[in-house]
Amino acid sequence: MPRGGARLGAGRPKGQGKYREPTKPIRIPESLLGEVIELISTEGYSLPLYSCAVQAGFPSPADDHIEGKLDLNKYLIKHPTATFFVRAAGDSMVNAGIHSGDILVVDRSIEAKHGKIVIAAVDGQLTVKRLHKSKKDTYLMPENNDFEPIKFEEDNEVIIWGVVTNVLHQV
Amino acid sequence: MPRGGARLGAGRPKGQGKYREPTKPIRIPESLLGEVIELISTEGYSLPLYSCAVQAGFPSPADDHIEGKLDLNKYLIKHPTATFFVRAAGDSMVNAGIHSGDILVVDRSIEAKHGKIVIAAVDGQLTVKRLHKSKKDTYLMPENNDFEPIKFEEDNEVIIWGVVTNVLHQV
DNA sequence: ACTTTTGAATATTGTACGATATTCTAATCA
DNA sequence: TGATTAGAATATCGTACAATATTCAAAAGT
Repeated sequence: MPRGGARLGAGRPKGQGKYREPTKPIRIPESLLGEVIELISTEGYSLPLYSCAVQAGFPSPADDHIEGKLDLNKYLIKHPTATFFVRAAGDSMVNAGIHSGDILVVDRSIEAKHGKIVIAAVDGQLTVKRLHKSKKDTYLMPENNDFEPIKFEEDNEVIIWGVVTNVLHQV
Repeated sequence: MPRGGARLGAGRPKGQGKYREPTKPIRIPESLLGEVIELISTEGYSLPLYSCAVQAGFPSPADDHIEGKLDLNKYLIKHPTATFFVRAAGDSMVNAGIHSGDILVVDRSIEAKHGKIVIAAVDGQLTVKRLHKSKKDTYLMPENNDFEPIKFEEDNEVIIWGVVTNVLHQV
């Protein structure tokens, strides 16, 4: 014996699925499957960015300071194929805000101009220094008085790997 | 007139596709489509991490310092749903390595214990300070002699938003 | 009149499948 | 004999579709 019948408004409502929104099937390389699944299960890594700036009116702690959403990878990595990280060691650059153990974001595609902080391999040893170019010479300058500048010479092999764009410091 | 015929080794070889590896179709929420497409087109954000540590033997600049692969989001964000960012303003924490304009990674799920650097809303104004708890009182301590500690009082409304885990500094 | 039952209606989801792309070799041609 | 070509073989890719999940309200029951 039939129950129900034709009627309006029946059926499963929209937005009741796992993600509360429509989905589209796309193909993912197997090596990235894990990363992608993690990304969608955390609903993306775009997290809110707040500002310390003074607000007019009567601020509520929840909403008034919001500056937008931020994805760390996009913010820190402008050239994914030319970027790598270096873990800093030593205190030669503390005055530039680089402490031992910090992770440095390094971009190979940025030109190593005078004044930039660079990662260089000096005789096979990695080091972080500020590049100082004068008309005559080029130096790798530490930013800590306890350390000595390194001069580019013929006999020491200096290779500049890239320019430091950001420092990630653990508090 | 037929040409070709049964034979071994015919057909398109494996690994000739867009991603040089097998793929699987999975469903992606539409709001994350862009992020996912960007992720797979850049082959992921896991970039190499090198170390400054001294190597034995004769190091080659390319390989010897490698420490592994690093995904910034995974490295910096332990609790995606409890994490947000704050752009620091002012110099009250320079001695803790926090400069004006730095992005702070803040985790709400970490307990704000004595000694931790926290984000607090003091009378509706966001501020970064080190939490100092004694038996009697609780203070928000700046890490710069030019600033004064803030005492937790009845009359000023202090809400601790979360604990700072990392500082992202632009050089 | 209220509760319960049942099938209709529709969104969602994983994956099977057709269409396409690519490469290889035997047959044909010069 | 070497170059060319047509078809065979197989991987790849987007998406259509079957199966599932979920909700709604008319009909039946109490």
